[in-house]
Amino acid sequence: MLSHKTKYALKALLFLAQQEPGYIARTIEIADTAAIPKKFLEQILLDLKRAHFVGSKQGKFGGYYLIKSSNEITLADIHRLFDGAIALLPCASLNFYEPCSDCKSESECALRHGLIAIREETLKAMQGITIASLVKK
Amino acid sequence: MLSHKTKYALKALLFLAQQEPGYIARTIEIADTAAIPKKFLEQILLDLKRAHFVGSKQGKFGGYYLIKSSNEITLADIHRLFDGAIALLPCASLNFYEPCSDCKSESECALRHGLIAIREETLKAMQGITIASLVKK
DNA sequence: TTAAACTCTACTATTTTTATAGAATTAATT
DNA sequence: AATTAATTCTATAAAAATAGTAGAGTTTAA
Repeated sequence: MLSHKTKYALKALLFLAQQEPGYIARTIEIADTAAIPKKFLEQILLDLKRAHFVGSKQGKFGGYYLIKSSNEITLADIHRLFDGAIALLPCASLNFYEPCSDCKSESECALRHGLIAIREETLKAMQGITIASLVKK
Repeated sequence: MLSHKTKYALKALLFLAQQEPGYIARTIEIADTAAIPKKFLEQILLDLKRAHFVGSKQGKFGGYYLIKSSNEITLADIHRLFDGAIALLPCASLNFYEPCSDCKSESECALRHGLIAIREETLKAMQGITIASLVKK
């Protein structure tokens, strides 16, 4: 399941993608429209900024705007940023790989191969969902 | 990501699937082999029993054994039992459906349709992974 | 009767998630 | 220069979920 953080991030990006090009949206505006606690959203937007999905303008009349094309931002990207690995176990992950601590002797984790197959399918599906594709619906 | 509980359940089922037909495995035996805390495993086996994946024999020389064929126990089944929904949000779930509290007015959750597509793909993949298929590796 | 196992409920500790608070900084306007 | 309105940053707190433990009770075989 997605955390609230990831869900909020997607909703915020969705909001930004629906604005006129050049429009700068204030946090409070996004928060109200998308029903996200404002202070929580501040952190999320900051994270999205540090990950170069959005840009910001400080000071009066400041706010946030997309800096990546909405069809280049995938569900997989946002999931990884806030919820981490797509894979079901660290030993099956591409970006968050860690060996299993409890699966040493049994000729590699018995689950690993199956979980890698799942990750491949899920990742493919999640890379197919973009902010742009969600706006179209 | 899978919880430890789900991972342990899969490892326990894997162990049971690898025993001779009719063999009754003690909890401590499974715990030691699969590196699972014994008291934690007790709860898990009890849950697996209540969900009719395994059977048990009480008393001395008692233990657990599979009552479902290992190719009829899928990753999706075990995930749902311990970690709940396969879908990324409750509003996109088949078995754990709940409407989004924060997506009332905006003509249904903007995320929903995309997340249903993900769930369909992931579920298909997870139903393809069975305890039997994991044993074969 | 004893030993060895599962059964059951309650509890605790830890970690993660979900926020909230408030001061600092930046920039536009008056 | 002062004011206003916004982002930025760090710390903290509250709540929920996860992971694990304890111990008494029940069942069965020998």
